[in-house]
Amino acid sequence: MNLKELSQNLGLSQTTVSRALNGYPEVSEATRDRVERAAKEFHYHPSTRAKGLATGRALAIGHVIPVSTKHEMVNPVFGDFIAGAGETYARNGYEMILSIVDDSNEDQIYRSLKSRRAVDGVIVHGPRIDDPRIALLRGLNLPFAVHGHVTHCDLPYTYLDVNNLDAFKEATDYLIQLGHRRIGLVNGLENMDFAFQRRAGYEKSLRNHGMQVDETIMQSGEMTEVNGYETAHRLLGEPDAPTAFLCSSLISALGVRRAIEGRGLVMGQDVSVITHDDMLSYLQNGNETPIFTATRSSVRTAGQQLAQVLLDKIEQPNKPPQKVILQAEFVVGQSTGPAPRKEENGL
Amino acid sequence: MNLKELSQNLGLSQTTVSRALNGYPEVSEATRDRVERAAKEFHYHPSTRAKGLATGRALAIGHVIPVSTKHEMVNPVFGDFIAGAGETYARNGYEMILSIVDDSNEDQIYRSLKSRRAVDGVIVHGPRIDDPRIALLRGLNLPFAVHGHVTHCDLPYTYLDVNNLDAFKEATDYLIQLGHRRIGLVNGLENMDFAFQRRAGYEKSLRNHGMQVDETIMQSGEMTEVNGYETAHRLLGEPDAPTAFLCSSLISALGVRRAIEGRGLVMGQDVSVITHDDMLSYLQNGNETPIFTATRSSVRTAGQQLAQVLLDKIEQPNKPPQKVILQAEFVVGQSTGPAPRKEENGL
DNA sequence: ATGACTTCCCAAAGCGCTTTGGATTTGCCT
DNA sequence: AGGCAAATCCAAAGCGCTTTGGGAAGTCAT
Repeated sequence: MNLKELSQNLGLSQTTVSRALNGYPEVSEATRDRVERAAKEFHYHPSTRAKGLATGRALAIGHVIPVSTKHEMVNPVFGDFIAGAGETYARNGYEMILSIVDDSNEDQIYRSLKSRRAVDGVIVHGPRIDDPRIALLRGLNLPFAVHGHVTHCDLPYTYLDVNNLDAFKEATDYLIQLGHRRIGLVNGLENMDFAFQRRAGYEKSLRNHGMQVDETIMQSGEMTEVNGYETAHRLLGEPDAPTAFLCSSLISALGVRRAIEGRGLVMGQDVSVITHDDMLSYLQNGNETPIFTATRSSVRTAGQQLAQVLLDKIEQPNKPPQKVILQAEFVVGQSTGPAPRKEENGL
Repeated sequence: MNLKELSQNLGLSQTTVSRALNGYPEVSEATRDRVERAAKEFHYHPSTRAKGLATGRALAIGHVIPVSTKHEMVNPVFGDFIAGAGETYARNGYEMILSIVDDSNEDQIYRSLKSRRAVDGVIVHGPRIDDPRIALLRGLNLPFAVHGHVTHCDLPYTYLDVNNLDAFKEATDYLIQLGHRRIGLVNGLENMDFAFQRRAGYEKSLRNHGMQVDETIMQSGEMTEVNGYETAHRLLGEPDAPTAFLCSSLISALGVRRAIEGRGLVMGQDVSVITHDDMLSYLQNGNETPIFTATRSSVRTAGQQLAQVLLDKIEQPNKPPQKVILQAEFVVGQSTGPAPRKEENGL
């Protein structure tokens, strides 16, 4: 069923039917009613492609997901983010187009999306500290919004980010208040902006308290369980072992916990752990009472919000870029406690 | 830059340019060369929408992701699957369109995708044992392929599935051979087809060995860490506690391990664990030597393959439905060992 | 040279929609 | 009754591409 058939069926012109369905005022309520009824009856939906051609708008947003060729990693955060964004799109009649692309030819994808007029805008995932995509997209004149932000970039652009620096500074402050002096950092890859910022927050807190930054108890890598385990296991075996860990991901925190328990220690007593928690639906941090003390911020909500910000931007291209910064919530769980006095630590 | 401009630029007709770019033989190699060079130079890409309108093909595949309203869960498997499928689409010039939809009005989405001609086909995610979508999609005459399959459905349709029954039967056999007689099952929601099949495999093995199926040591629920923990913790506290667990997900297996260790027991000695492992990129089961003994099958590879199967189906709609069944690999890790003799078990 | 093929290219129609610029009808006032 | 604005509706153009149905050169045997 297409417009032509529908209008013939109704004995009206295509113009009138189109106007009736799109809420234009030049059509009487009676006919509008009649048209809408018929459209529903025949399950009529206008062809996306024809509509797009005619209006010049794609009614679609592109998400370009870089899958690093080296690590073959899909960011676990991605599913929940997409779910959030998808809700916003559905509410606004937009479609979501996903492009999986290895990071080697990212800009090709953006260029192509633009010149094929496949999308009205894009969401940029996983920004790195010196990400070239900001400049690229501004150059292409393709509306975009970034999930996260780019430290080494002074250009104005629309983004939504968690205040990662504050979050990790606060977490470190908390551990220091508990008496911890050796705090290990199990971070993500520090060319990723979020990880860079978290490290900065961690270091800032240390310095504020007049403490040394010790590279030997800081690790930066993929945020896997195994990686969390290995890092913590190794550090806990060393002479001046950390009494606390700060993790960038609940998944690596699970590994850290395993290492702690593997050494016969008790998390929350012998060794404290704080993790960032993206509140992924399938990886909840306990139920009522959190297992891990955490800095938390829902990535799903972030998806909802950022999608909305981008749609606004597309509606009103001339407004200045919107910048949303979310403050992570700090929740105390069972994984933290006062630093053990030296002789108590069995190592 | 559009076709018209490009062709004017070259002093050729749109027809010729179009043909040159689409590899038709009616154009001399010399002009084809000239055209291709110019297209590259001007970053010309044909408009997706116009092309779609003209050809009647969308060059896009829809993925409809149900996010249950009740649980607000996004299947963790989803990211890796999409990454796999995306690779196939990219290679074949297809786009991926994602629709997030709460399961209450799923069929609306499929109808709409069809009548808007937004996609050439769809991938069905998360099939349930009596999933009505097979019948719906066949009725709509929209090509589709299912990730998983639908037990209670005799209609022919295209799908790719892991042989979940065999996998869990084999895993149970293995535990029984090790002397385990009380084997707990920590399963997914059993209205989901994969969980239903795994339970069936588990029960089949028990029955083959003349053992009783005991509902009290079987659990079906969301596959979260917390859920794994609580189930295992509870069961391990009961009189005739299981000496082994079978888990449907690495995530719940992590919870099971926590429960085991929380009771002062050693996984692989006091209590054995086997889990299914989807080989998610961010949740690897150890490195060289697996941590968990597991039935494993890469969901990413599944994505690649199923996407290809669907594209084939679209190319040749009249071929009979293709059915791909993958056999899970059984890998022995450190989480299994001989059943402890009664008096050794500290409970 | 003539005709018959090729080879290479083109004009125009059509895909399904929106939108411009009227045309027609109706209602109301004088 | 005449006139005018408001209320309805419509024909046709246009969005950027593909594809049909030729047409104009070029090639070759006769």
